[in-house]
Amino acid sequence: MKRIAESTVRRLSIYLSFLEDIGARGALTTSSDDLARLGGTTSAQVRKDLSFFGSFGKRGLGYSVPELSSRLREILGLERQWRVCIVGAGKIGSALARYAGFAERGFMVSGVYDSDPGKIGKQWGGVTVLDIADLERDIVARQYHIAVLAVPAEEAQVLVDRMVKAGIKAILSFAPTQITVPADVTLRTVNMAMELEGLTFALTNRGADR
Amino acid sequence: MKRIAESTVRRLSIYLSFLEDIGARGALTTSSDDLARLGGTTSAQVRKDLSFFGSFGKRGLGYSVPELSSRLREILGLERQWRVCIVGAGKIGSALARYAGFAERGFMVSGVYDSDPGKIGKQWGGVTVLDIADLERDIVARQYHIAVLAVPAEEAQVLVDRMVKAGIKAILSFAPTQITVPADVTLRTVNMAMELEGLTFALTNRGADR
DNA sequence: GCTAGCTTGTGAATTAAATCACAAGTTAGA
DNA sequence: TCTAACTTGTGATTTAATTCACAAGCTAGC
Repeated sequence: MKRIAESTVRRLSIYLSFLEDIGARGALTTSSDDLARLGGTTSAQVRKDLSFFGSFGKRGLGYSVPELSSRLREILGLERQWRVCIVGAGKIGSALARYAGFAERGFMVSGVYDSDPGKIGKQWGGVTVLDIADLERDIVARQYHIAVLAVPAEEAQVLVDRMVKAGIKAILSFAPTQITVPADVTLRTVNMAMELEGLTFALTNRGADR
Repeated sequence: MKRIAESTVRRLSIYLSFLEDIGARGALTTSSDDLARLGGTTSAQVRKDLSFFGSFGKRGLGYSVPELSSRLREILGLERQWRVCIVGAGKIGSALARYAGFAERGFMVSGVYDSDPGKIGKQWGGVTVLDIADLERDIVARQYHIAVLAVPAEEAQVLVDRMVKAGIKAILSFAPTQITVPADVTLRTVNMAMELEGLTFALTNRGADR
C-alpha cells in the first residue's frame, strides 16, 4: 500500500463521523458531494481519499451509508477494542479518565498512572490510579495498545522513552512540549499553546495575508 | 504578505518554545540546525520558515536567542494580552478553566459560560461561571478575542454561529464534531476521537505502508 | 588584512497534495 | 431497449510544501 497522508486519515475520520450521524437519522445512501459539503472539502477530494483503499461506491448512485461506514471503521481499525492507559493523573489526565467518549468508540481505559502517593490507589471514573513505577511492567503484562500522556513538559520525554522501551507503539501526548519517538512508534501531539498561538497569529496578521 | 501555511505557524510555535527553553538555560545563540534537530525538521525548513517574515540571523554565527524569541513572539502575536472565554463548563471546560498555562502565556480567561443553573454563579479557578444566554452580549461588552468551545457535539455549531454573529474572530473547539465558520473567522479544532483514530489507523496499517 | 571555517538566506528543483475533467457505470422512465 | 440524468473512479494537471545547493556574509585566528 502506498503511504497515506495524515491529512487523508483525518478526513476519513470526519467522513465516518458524518456517516454515523446521517446513518442514525435513517439515511441509506449518500454521495461524495454530501460528504464534501459536510466535511468542508470537495467531492473530488472525498473520492480520491477513498480511492486509496478501494472502490466503495456505485456510479450514478453514490455510497451505501452502512457499507461505507463499515469499511471506514475497518480501515481506521475501529472494528476491535483497544487498550488505553492514561499516564499522569493531573487536571488533564483526570478529565480524560472521566471522558465517556473513549468507551463509546471502543477504547478501554484500563489504567491511569501517577507518581503521587496521594493519588495512587484512588478510584477515578471506575479506574484505579496505579503507580507510575509499574508502567513498563504493565505495558508488557496488560498489553496496552495506546498510551495517553498527560504530564508536565519536563517529564514527558523521559516517560515516552520508558514506554517506547517497554514496547508501546502509539502515543497521544497532551504534554506542552515536542517529543521524539523512533520511526516505528506513532505519536500524535495535542498542544494547547500551539493551537492558541495559531489563533493569535491569525488575529495579528489577519488582513495582511487574505 | 504571502499567505503563510498553517504548518509553518505550527513550527514557529515549536521554535519559540525551544528558544525560551534554551534561553532560560542561558544560551545566547543558536543555529537553524539546532532548532531543526530539536523540532524534528531540517535546517533548510527552519530558515525557509523564518524567511517568510524577515532575516533574523547572522551568517556564520546563527541566531541570537533573545532576539529571535522576541521576533517570534511578535510574529505570533504574543506580545500582548488576549481575552479568552471558555464556553461550556463540563469536564473539559472545567479542566481548561483551571489550566494555569493560559495565564503564563498572556491569555486571560475572563469568563466561563454554561447553561446549567446549578453551575452558574459558582467560582471556578478564580473565574465565575456565567449564564450562556449572556454570551453574545459579553462578546461585545467584554471584547473577548478568543472563545474556547467545550460543549457537546450537538450544541457546537449553534453556539459557534451565535458567537460569530456577535463578532468573535477566533475559536478553539474541543467539540467532537466538524464546525464551519465564515472565512474571516479562524477556527482550530482539537478532536480526541480523530487523534485516536489516527493512532489506530497507524497501528492497523503499520508495516503495510512503511 | 587574509584565510579557513561556519551558517544564513534564497532561487531552483523536487516531492507531495489537491483539483480538474471526463470516460465509464448505474438507474429510472418512456 | 434507448435515452437522460447522475455519480463514481482516476489519469492529468495544477498548486503547495519541502528540500537542495550554493553564493554571500560573518568571525576568529594568525
